[in-house]
Amino acid sequence: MPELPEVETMRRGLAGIVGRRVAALEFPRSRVRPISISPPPATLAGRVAGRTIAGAHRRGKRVVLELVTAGDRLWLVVEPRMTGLFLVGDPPSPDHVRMRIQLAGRGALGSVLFWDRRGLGTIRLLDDRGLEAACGTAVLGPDGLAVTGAELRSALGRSRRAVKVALLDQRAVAGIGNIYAAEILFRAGIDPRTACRRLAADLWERIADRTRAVLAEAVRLEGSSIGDETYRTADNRPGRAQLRHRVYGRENVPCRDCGTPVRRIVQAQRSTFFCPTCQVRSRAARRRGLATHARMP
DNA sequence: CGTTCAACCTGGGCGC
DNA sequence: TGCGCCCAGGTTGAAC
Repeated sequence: MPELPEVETMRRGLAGIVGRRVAALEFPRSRVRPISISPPPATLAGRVAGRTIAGAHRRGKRVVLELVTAGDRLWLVVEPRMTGLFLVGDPPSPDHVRMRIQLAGRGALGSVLFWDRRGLGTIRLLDDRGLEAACGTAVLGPDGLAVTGAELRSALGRSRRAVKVALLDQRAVAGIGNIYAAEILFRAGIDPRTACRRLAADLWERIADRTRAVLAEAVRLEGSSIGDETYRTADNRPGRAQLRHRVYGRENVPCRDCGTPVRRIVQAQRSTFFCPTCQVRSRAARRRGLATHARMP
């Protein structure tokens, strides 16, 4: 589920807890298998209780809570992976509540939950060095909301990988996932199977531009809620970015721009959706496609 | 360097 | 109803 726009929406949904003190961290047990928590729950809870939440940050697709106490700072790094999310109210199912942050004192919020149905998410408590190792520039590239064409070209321009697969590489650019990779390439008019090294140099600027635009729009619309609508905002509303999807999840549906049925293929064991007419590889056809999209972005 | 596959999990949807 | 299969927003490590 959560790609950059969904995680950014989670982060914003946690703005209200910044400045509050943690009374207790709880890791409820249930019938489902526990998620990965490091250090072990009891130890983690002991280290965090009493600290103040000094910030709610995002690094790529991770939520990072800054936890301070006199002379000391720790980072709670939460990776929602496929179905994790933060909630300020009741969870869809109590069995999948993975962590409860009990807040001290009086305020609008008494607690915040991390909920994760599939349980692929992870929670880590790290010091400054650990944060650098887990979220530093060796692991995560420039943020998708700010990435430039030069950065993309430098990271991927010589790669033989298909451009769609490469855009999912978090070291190249942080935050793009399967939904938005498809949407970005549709808006750029580029065939997802194109090898990076075959892309004309100036197309990286175009991809970067569409990356920033698609992700920013999705943040504005509070992320994509699709399928079983697992994803919700922290106050339990669905996102609206799915209403703008041009290709993702639309196999055989006529392309909104040209009417050609959207195709689904598999790349690196993941579905890729694209319009075989609007997104093209050949130089001449690409010119045509770009001209089309230049008129209707 | 790059690709492929399996694994980590739960649950919804579909065909029979 | 039930069973079996396929699918899902992510990431990692092993094998080739």
